Amino acid sequence: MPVTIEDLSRELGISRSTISKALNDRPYVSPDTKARVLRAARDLGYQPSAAARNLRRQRTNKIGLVVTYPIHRVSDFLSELIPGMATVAEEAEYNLILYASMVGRVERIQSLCRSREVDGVIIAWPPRLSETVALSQLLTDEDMPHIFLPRRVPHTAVSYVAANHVQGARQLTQHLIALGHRRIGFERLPEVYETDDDRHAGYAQALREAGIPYDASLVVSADSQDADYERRSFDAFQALGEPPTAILFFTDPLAIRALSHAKARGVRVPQDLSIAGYDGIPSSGVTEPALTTIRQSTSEMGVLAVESLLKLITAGNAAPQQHILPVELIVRGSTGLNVRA
Amino acid sequence: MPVTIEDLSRELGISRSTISKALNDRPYVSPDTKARVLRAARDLGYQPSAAARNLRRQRTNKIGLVVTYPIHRVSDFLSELIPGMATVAEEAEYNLILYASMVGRVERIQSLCRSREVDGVIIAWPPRLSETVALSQLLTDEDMPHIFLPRRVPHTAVSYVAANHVQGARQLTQHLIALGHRRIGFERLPEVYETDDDRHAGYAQALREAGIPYDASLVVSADSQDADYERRSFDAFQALGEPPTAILFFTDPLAIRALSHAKARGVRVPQDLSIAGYDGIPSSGVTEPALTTIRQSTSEMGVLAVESLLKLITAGNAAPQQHILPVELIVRGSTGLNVRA
DNA sequence: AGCCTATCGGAAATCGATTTCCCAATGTGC
DNA sequence: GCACATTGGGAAATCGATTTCCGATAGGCT
Repeated sequence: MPVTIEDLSRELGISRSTISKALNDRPYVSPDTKARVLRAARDLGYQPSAAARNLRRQRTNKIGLVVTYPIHRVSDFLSELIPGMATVAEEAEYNLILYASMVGRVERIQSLCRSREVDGVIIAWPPRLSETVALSQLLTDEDMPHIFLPRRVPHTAVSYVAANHVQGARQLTQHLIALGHRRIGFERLPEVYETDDDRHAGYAQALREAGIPYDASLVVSADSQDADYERRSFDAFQALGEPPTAILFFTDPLAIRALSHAKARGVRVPQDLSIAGYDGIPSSGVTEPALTTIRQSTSEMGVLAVESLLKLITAGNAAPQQHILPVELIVRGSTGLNVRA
Repeated sequence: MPVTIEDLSRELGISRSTISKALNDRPYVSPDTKARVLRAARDLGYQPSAAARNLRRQRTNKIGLVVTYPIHRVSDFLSELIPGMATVAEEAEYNLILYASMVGRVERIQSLCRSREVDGVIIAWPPRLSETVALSQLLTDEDMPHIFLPRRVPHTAVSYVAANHVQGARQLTQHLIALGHRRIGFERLPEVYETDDDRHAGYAQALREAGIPYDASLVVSADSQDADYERRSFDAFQALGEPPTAILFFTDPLAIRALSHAKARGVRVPQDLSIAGYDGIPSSGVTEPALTTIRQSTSEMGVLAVESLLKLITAGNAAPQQHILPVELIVRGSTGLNVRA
């Protein structure tokens, strides 16, 4: 049983209200009294009860990181996301509470709001656009400041932090075009909806700008559930009448698997085939050859999301926070000149 | 302003106490009344206020993950640790609060205890042994259930979950010995104290068991701060009168850097030199050649830590929880027969 | 009939802080 | 010397739940 404000009050012969004022830097306390209170608080090791304070203040100084996607599937990103987020939050005297099992649990999110466990939430890897908009409406109705990450929510006043994937895929495709490639494959991942659309759009845009016709046989859809998918699609690409000289993969892990299939099939990278990934995960830097990829600064997005959320929390009527961060092309050994050109 | 129990009470014409009993499955409420209460609670979307409940119950159903090491230096492990921990915690209706900026902040930990923000803490990557013991004493004095991770605290009743690094390093060294290596280098990392001692002890033990004399010139100390260190130590090894035919690195990132220095120097792995890592990070599987390493199941340790902590929280007088998990040798391409033998 | 016990539900205390309200003392301006 | 504002500090209300205590009713037993 820790020391309470009542203990302090009894000890000092000063009323609770005065003690509270002294500790919270409020006026109408004489410097002398204040000093006595602070001293006694330190000596007795007094620390206000979080629960009592939260109840009275009607806020918790906690923000929720609500992961609405199977968490083990995004764990690669968590390690980049969490350190920055937690650090920034703590500088503002907030802490991060993790809600990891929120897949499809709208009613859990709702009860989270009503129980007021947190002052605001960051919805990480939210579901498809329509559900995201509905979720935002729900949170707004519950008066819960919120921000989506890493997903943009176009044509709304919903707050989000995202990366510019149209730009990223476009840049990556332009890089391949500059290397002389014209037959450029793209393996997309439809299960992530709009992100997939964006990257596909960037790819298509770059082709269009270069006057290269879009060839649907060069675009395939991956399935992260099916471990064997990669091999089949790799072979299918090679079996085309005119196989691609370069392939863009939706994300690094797919590209890394493709690297090993290439090796198994005797296809040399990048001499016979250029391979590019996306996301810039740590592993992408240590493969042989290292992957050309797009690096999105997950850490930066996390920090920005927390900062934006804190604005929404403190300024009740803050403008919606919408940030689309640029991404960065990282050219490494897995892409090279198209020697068949 | 969400619905409170008082609103329910007014709406139903039933006292708050009865409503509380009905909602918390306590006796002395007629089935009929209970049904009415549950129905109204659902209809009105009532959710008890977390703060009020915490205050009254004197517990929060939250556990703290207190990272007492610079968090960005352990982020590789966070991605493995957090998903499992959070999931297990949530199954028991607990949530995880992150405390990321706790390096050397003993007084922060103390105030965390006194404010009763959490029901228990997992101290992750705690400092050296003596400080760990002192910290445990502090937490005990504050009546805060706690468990250390991933660090063993020998000869005490302190709770911890750790991996068996003596066994790991011994196994790894035995593997190299079985491949015919006798000159086996070891690059240690003294800044992690006891973990370093353990791995070094396992290495030395394997040599002793094989009758290979311990050669101090084959053991060097790395410095994770000094980026250039790796290159120098690599060259120093090669400059020895009789250079090692195999090198054990304290952790995978060091080994991965060594791989690239080997390539830069024209040293073939594993033909000219076998290289082994430790920890089994994702990147270790995609290098060329892939790293032979020791995999410790960080995820499993996290889960076990949460489960153990929950035991300590719920059973006030539970026995100390001390778990040392076995580790697993993963043999991959970076180690091979000693052809110079 | 009288007593005892089990059940149901309400009134009030409690958790530990913050905040509001009010009173007394002091200072200020005329 | 008087009205009035300012300051310091205490009493009590408040936040929203849980828990304790107590009274009323009903049923079972001698």
